[in-house]
Amino acid sequence: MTHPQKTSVILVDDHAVVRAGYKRYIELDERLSVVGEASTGEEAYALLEHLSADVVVMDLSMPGQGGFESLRRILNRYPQQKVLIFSMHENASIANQALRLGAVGYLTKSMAPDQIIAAIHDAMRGEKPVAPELKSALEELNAPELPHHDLLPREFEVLVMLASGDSIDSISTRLHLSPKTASNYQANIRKKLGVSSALELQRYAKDHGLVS
Amino acid sequence: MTHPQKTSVILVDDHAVVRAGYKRYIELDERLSVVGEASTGEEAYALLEHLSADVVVMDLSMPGQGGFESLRRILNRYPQQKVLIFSMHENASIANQALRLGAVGYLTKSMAPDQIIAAIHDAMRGEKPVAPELKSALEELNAPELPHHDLLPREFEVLVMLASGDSIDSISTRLHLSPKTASNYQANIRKKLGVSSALELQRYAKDHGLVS
DNA sequence: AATTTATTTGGGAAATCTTCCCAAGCCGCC
DNA sequence: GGCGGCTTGGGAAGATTTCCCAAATAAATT
Repeated sequence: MTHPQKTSVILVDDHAVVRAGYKRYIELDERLSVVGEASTGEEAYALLEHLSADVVVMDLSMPGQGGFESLRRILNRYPQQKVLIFSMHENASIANQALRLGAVGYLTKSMAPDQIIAAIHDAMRGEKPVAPELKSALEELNAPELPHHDLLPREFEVLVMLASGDSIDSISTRLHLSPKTASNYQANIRKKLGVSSALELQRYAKDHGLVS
Repeated sequence: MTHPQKTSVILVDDHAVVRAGYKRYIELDERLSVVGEASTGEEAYALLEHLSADVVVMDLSMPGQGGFESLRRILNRYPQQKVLIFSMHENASIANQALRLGAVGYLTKSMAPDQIIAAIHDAMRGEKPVAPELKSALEELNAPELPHHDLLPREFEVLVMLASGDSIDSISTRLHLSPKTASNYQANIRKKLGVSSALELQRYAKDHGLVS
């Protein structure tokens, strides 16, 4: 223990082969040490009860109801935990959701290995590392002048349901509205967003991270 | 060269970290040797001009217009090349497309490492290894009694356009049909497939690999 | 407290789209 | 020639969407 304190890392990824590759890279850095591995979000959650680590590096796309849910649960239980998402999706809206949920950073698998190492150190320093390819898209995504920012609250709610594939009827039922009203919302939403079909509306919602 | 001939492998994956992991696993097997690596489909294609290998193990999701196009081009130029797809998508319709294009097998990144090694040997033996999780879904996908198999040719054509987000009007224009006819096709398609909205129809098409 | 202002809710009426039924034209096949 | 399947679209009924508008409610401001 004459070394300065190492940064401890837990790796979460459902592909054993992939984990092995990461681990090797990470441990090439003397200041880092992988203290645990998990292959699902649930496993990672359980692991954290017995083992603490400075940083959890986690893939998002995993079996068993996904990385988002796991991220949510982990941060709910351990609000201080630094979680770095390390996903293959170079998709700003996915990154946006993860960061809103409280991830300290969002990296992509196409980043160079040494950038990833650097990002772990950045996170320890209190920064919020984000994959450079996504930076500008992320800013754009949070820009206040996007069309859907002037939807009324209720319109927004209906939008999300529409984009998830719900029909006007099921929406009106679930929201205790007349089909007429739901339909009116749809028309207003479409006009505000400038789309003209259900598919375009879904695309809009997906592109802007409103639905997965 | 007193050894029996080794099986040579080229690895194609856009993530350097991931490639490193695979390479290590593969070379744990004495009978295998990784003779080349590429990070994009284009690179792999170029590499094959200078270097031949028994098996190309390739990820599908790569930058620069994707794995499918690369697979197509490689097989067009080298029809005998054994290409094993090694994708993270446990999606039968993607696997189906790849196999139709001529890949000798479809593996997923969630398979155990030794299954992957085994699959490479299987491929050398002339078999067509497929990820076990996908086997049944693949059979289902090619079953002749799927709803969309009794669409008329024209209906099928319209289905694909609808599922890609085209409107009735743009379809009728592009196909030189009356909007009435296009609309009639839509009604027939929906009835035959048992869906009732544009989004359900798109989902059907995606699930069955009719559109990406 | 009184008055705006924004939001939620839905009706009426017209326009548009969808559905269902049906028929004519076309092509290939026995 | 006749039969069967495919393509094409009309007619009419029904459903949905759009557009306009208004009442009820909640929130914000003075």
